[in-house]
Amino acid sequence: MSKPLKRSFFERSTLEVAPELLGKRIILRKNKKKQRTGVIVEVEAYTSNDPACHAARGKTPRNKVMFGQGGVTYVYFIYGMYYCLNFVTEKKDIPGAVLIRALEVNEEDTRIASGPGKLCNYLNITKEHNEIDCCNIGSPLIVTNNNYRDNNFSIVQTSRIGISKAAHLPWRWYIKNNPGVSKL
DNA sequence: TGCTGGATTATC
DNA sequence: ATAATCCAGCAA
Repeated sequence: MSKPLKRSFFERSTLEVAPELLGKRIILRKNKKKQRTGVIVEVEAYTSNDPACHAARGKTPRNKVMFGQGGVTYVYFIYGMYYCLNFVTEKKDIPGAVLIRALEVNEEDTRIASGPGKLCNYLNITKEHNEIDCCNIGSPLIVTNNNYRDNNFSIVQTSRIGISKAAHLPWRWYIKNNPGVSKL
């Protein structure tokens, strides 16, 4: 049984946490026996005072989880057909989150989780998975350390995808040359 | 109550 | 380049 990352990992600056999530493993438990996993290979950071962040204009029913403690999921529905998975960062009352954009998975189709909507489909993540505390042992959704490529990989930092506000900020990170990354 | 745009994706 | 598809947030 793998140990979940501690709350102290998540309750730091969003811009520190985001690249450190690369190479970590997401484990989604369906029941006692079945689970699905993938290694995070692409992330984006969304912070307070960031015009592209859902929390930029204050607390609302949808984004309130971002104002809570770190290590909790923020899952939202977008474009009428996709879900996106985030992990809340920063301490309580400071909004922030990291969008998980792509996973490397052990499947024949290496690009089956190569995008924020695609990885939620792959893991069967829906609105039911919003506001899950990932720091508890026994949580249905956790993030763990692993020895992904002995943690020797190059990280590319660039601008975020699919946003119209603050599009110039270089708050997207991905693992160089990884086939699961959503876009170059 | 009505309107607009969206942290996407597959397909044309 | 665009359709698919629905809902959060805001205006009135």
